[in-house]
Amino acid sequence: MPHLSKLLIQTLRETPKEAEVVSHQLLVRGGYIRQIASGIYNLLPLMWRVVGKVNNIVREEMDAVGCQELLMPILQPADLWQKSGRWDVYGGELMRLKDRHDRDCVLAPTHEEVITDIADRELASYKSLPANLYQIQLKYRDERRPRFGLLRGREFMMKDAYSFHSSQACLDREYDVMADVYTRIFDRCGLGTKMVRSDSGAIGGSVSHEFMVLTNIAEGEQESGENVVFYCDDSNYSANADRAESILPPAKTEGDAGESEIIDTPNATSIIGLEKAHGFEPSLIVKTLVFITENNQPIMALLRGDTDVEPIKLQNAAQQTGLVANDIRMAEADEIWDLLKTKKGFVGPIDLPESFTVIADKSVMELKNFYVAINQPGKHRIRANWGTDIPTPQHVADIRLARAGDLCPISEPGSGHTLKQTRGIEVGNIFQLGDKYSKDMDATYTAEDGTEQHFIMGCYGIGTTRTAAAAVERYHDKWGIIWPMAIAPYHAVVIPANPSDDAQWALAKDIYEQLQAKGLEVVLDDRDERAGVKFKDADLVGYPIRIIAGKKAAEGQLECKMRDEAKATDRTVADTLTWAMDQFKHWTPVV
RNA sequence: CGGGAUGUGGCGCAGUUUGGUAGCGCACCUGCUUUGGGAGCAGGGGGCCGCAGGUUCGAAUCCUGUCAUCCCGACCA
Repeated sequence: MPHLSKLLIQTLRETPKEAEVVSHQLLVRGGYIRQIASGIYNLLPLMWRVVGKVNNIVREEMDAVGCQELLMPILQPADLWQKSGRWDVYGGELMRLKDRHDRDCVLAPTHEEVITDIADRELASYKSLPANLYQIQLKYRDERRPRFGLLRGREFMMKDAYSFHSSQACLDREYDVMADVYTRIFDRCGLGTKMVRSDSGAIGGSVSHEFMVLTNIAEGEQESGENVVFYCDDSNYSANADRAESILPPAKTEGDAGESEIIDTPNATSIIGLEKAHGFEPSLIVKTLVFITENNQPIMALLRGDTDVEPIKLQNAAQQTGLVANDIRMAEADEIWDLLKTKKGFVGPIDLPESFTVIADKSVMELKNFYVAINQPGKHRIRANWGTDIPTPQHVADIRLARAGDLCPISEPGSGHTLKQTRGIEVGNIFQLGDKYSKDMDATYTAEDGTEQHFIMGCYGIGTTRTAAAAVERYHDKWGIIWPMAIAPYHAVVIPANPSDDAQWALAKDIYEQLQAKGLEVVLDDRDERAGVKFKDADLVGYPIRIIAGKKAAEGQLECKMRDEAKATDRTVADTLTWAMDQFKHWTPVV
């Protein structure tokens, strides 16, 4: 029945002003989605077809390796979350509500609590292990700032899988299986992904990887990949910026190593300022930043002047020292004054109140005869050294943001392999959770020796709505979307160019019905519109195959073109049939 | 949560400075003409101007409050 005149596809000529990124703009313009509130969208029939295709690919691949699909409730009682402890630690992103009896509930952002509860009840024996259970359904996160359309909504669709094991070795095997499955899933969706090491964040656990769709940014478009990825082509190293390590070139040393002294540096409150006004070499400056934890504990971070702090790394390092630091922020100028009686720009790691935790990046510890501020406005110490002029920091960690051009951390020293930087959209991730949740919630099975053991767990997520949006982000041109065949809402569109031409009509209907009989998902643009309107809509909506019954219709010739091709080719009906089916079966992404 | 901006038919906007009861383009409906890259003409339907107070003879316009949306930052399985 797919006659376009009957389908709910309302394209817009102009972009609603709130749509900022390409995928959001094109999905709204193409009649795929409509916003109903901040971060909440209607998925119109076209979009639901696309998401359904992503979901089906996910389902097929998961089932193929023995995972079992189930469905858990979105609405959950708070007590499960209190039991795991996440009721208190999850923070504002957890969508909380009360029912009519005033009982606390949550709309689930993820399902570790419920699945662990299921495992505890249903997986009683080691004989049931390993098991991998998954579902595909909506998730809720009360993002502080939803944006980028479907890329970061408050409601989104996700495939979440959880595996249960009796040993770490068994989890390791499953983890590798899932990594393969994920690569296959995204390949089938037409999306090349990069698997990168990542920080495991609030979900806990140790080992984790993210799957990134790398985005190429066209001229004048907003950057949409939210994650920065560092990678090395030679060693195959790749990691999210919140995790990436690198080897810095050594600091530039300066000739005369005279006595350390304090000099006047008025108005020089930045690294650049110090370099310009006083000739300080940035890599020899100790950059000092003050952060505050949620419990108002001050942290002082020390970095080389030519590098930047990576907040996630700093947060992890702070937790290592025993601080409660789930939510750190930079200190305001007045807080710095209260703590150190100095101005921003002259903060230094000396004469600190007891409350301070000092964490130095590894690279700063190697500095000799460095420049450093000393909590005296308008002054810096030069040719300073640890231990003699400045107290040696309490804690040393990697808290530095890697830079493109830094040396690869796993390549042979001296190989000269450097890191490159790109942006990516995180469409999936895999975690080794270990026994974090099974211990917190006391979920156990009976082992071979009759003892009660906590499950070893893994979890594996794919944002399926985000994956669909990432595909648009990755494959589009100025006219519209260029869907990968596997997730296109329809494979082909047939357009009679002139609706009042009987020969065109007849030919269009003929090829439309034959393609449909072959199993292709086709729409017939039977609308009483001019040719230009139908062409524009076809480009915008992004059907991979376009077939036009036009001027040569009377001779039985159709114009055939793939969405990403510039020119059409004339074919007979029979040739069009084989051509279209061939394109359908052997489609490969343009990359 | 801090900073900035914007709310006027489905979408994009004008009107607000200087108060007089709402307009344009697209979309939608009808008719005619047109028919290869978002057609033309004619006619038509649709808006408590985000909401609530206030000032005023009179408020889209001025004042106060409030809500919503977006951007930057912070933050983020």
